[in-house]
Amino acid sequence: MAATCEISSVFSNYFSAMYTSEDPTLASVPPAAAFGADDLVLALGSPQMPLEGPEKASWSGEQPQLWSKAQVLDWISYQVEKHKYDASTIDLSRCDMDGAALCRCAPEELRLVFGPLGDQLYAQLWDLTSSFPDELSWIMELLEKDSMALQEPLGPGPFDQGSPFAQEMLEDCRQPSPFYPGSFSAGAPSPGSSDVSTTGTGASQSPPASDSGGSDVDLDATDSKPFSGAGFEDCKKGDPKHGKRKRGRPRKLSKESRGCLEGTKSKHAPRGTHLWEFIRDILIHPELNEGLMKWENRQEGVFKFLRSEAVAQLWGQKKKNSSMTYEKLSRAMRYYYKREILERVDGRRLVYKFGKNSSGWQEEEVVGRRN
DNA sequence: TTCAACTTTCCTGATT
DNA sequence: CAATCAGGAAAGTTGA
Repeated sequence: MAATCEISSVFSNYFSAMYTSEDPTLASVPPAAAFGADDLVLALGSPQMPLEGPEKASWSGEQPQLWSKAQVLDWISYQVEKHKYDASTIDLSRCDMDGAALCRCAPEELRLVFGPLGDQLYAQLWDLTSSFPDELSWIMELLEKDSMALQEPLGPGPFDQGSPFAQEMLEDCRQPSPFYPGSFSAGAPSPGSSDVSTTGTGASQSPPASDSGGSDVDLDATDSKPFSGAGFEDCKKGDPKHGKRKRGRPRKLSKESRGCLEGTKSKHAPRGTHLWEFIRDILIHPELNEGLMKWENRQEGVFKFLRSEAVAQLWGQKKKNSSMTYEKLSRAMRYYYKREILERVDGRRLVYKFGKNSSGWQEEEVVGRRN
């Protein structure tokens, strides 16, 4: 049963990480344990720069959740070095944690331990975890093993706490569901690619099993705008309100400046995740988005943003774009009107409706795909 | 390298 | 007044 509880807590932590900011108490503070501060000092003394040189850092190429304490240290020291942060201000005793514990930390916790660097760490960590296509798969693997070994229903765990979706979620997990790791939104036929023909060919999108699916699985702590830290803000944009600027989208920051936003990850985030699919996936997985959006009329495909900025942040995370806002997201949404992927819902704020060129959101489709 | 599709960014103005 | 909506314009990203 211990394993069961552990897995339940893994889930719990995963979800608390998703919505951390909402309730910071959900995530546990990493153990302040008897840890040799010297270790960190040592590590800090010789930070590994994974992106440079032939030698890779111990942590690079491995999922953060699986990092050992040493790898966590390596990573922290790398970040400290990278951001020229004064390590002496860090509470070293609280750095004694493995990757799993690190991943469970809420932004505020990281801020508590690492000060302003906490936001950077959180962002980087998110980047790293989301760069692995199957970030839930490790949980699923555990689940699979667990259920095989125990052959008994999961007992009441943290996951049980008032989440009406827990059971459904677990059931889903046991099936080769298209919604879960590896093939998330790919489960849907991606009309954006084949059905949508109003503009152009509509070809070449959403290859099955591509990153596209990541959508919901990528959900993470956002509600409270996890990347709103001042330092991060500085990093992501300059000073936009300095007089008039030329119309249109300005050039992006140089690779160097972007370095502060990105950790190790492949450059080519495969195309495939379209905004509307992302939205749809959130909607059809209430267990993953509780409180972000809701159906106003499921039959008609009418939905509403409850926490517009949070959704925008999620989308931004998905696209590795921390400066995404609801305003920008909504602009993209409005472009869908022309293509009839979405339909206007006049007079209602934050309300949209799926159009005839969208699919995969109808209940029958969803149910069909789950079976 | 080029192109098309799609998204992002910024802007102005209107509406809620 | 702030948030949101609308939509033009132009540039960035990505896969083919």
